Amino acid sequence: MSPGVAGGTGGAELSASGQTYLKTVYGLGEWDTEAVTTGALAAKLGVSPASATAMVRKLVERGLLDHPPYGAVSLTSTGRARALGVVRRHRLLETFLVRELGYGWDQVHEEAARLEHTVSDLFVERLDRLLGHPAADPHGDPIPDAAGHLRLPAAVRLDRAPAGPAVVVRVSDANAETLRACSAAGLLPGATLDAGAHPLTAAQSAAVWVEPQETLR
Amino acid sequence: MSPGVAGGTGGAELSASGQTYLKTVYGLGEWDTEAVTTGALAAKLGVSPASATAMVRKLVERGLLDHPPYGAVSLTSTGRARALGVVRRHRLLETFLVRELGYGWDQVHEEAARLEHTVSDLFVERLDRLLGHPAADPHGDPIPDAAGHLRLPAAVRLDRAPAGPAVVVRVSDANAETLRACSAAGLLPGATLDAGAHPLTAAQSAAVWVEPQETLR
DNA sequence: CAGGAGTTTTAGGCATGGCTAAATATGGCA
DNA sequence: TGCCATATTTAGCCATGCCTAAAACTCCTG
Ligand SMILES: [Mn+2]
Ligand SMILES: [Mn+2]
Ligand SMILES: [Mn+2]
Ligand SMILES: [Mn+2]
Repeated sequence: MSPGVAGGTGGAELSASGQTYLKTVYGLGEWDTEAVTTGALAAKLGVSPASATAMVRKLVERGLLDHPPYGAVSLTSTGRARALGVVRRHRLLETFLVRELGYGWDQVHEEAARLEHTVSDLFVERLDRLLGHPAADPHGDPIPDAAGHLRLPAAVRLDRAPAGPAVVVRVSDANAETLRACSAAGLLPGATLDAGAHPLTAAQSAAVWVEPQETLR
Repeated sequence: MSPGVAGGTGGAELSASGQTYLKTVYGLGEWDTEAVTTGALAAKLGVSPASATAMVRKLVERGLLDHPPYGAVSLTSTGRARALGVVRRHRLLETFLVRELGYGWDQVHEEAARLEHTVSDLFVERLDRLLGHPAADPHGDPIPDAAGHLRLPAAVRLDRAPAGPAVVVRVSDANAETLRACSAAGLLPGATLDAGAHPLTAAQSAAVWVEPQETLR
């Protein structure tokens, strides 16, 4: 019996685990800029450092990652394309779950993380059409188009933002508790923060990305 | 990293393969009544007889199947409940793919067979609501309710049906080619066959189940 | 009612993707 | 500049779910 993984676009079959590693390498560098090490991957994925090293080696052999020994992991251009395909699936699925199935934005991440490896290309393109080609997911993360293009808003983390008015651009969906705190505080993408005041903890405010607004003069 | 399988209702986790075996044991006995042997399972699933024997043994140990040595495989009551849960997921997913995503009825089976192991209980119940609690999938197969109840229409295979008018009740979705031949011939569930005439091959007509109509006198 | 064809189970492997424990490399600090 | 804490890789295992080949069983046929 074949494993329950849909092929995705281009290249040879890639396991669900392989897809998750690529997506995670991309995700760790999307908003923040810190070196992606095998240790960081292991921590994010909840596997041992040894397991991350082993999988990274396989993905290097397949030409999807670069990895100087003891150095930082990075995507090759084909690896980046594959990663963006997984990201596209993930974010379209999250959008579907919220808009069509009535999920809360704090309920979608895990479901999408499973489905992203299972739906076919046809499914994804039909979903995209049904949803009207959305530009961002419920958390404000941009959805790559079918060709893998996306533009990332210039934004700063709320805990490092200058005082003054700002617009919420994105909230990380990594922690459901944080998402609930944000919606309770009205901090949804598009919301305006008047003076930078909010009731979030320091850790929670590190999950919120805002675009500071020039003050009118 | 955990395997991409959603738990489903009740009992300990069951792998996607395990779920497929249970579903297949159920399916082989749903419309036809032939003994389900490890060999029949192997043939249906495209695995070796040895593999089927091994998996059946595991499912017997978990209390989901009965299997006298060299005898027929059958579902225990808890095995049947688990199987019906998988069948419910499969058929609701097929209905969704046709009704909401515009798939053809010959395109849905494989996609649903992957997704049925990945969607959560919440997803399934939301889908059921979205679709208005459908009673049958696009092929006429009944959809068990959340409690695992379903009623099977009394029907006979078209190649064994008496001459005379009949209503198409169900077409097996096992073969996409057959489904295309049936829709080309207008043999969709609910269609009326006037005198039993149709352009199907013998093998194809064995996939169609009809309810003979009493003639008016 | 014995033989044998066909079916089923057992035995022994393999690939994948995890794990722990041990070895090795790095890089900051004394 | 050398040492050591920390990070990373290597080595050796394990579980799952497949495989092929061989052994064992069933049951039809002559
Ligand atoms: Mn997400
Ligand atoms: Mn998201
Ligand atoms: Mn089907
Ligand atoms: Mn069906």
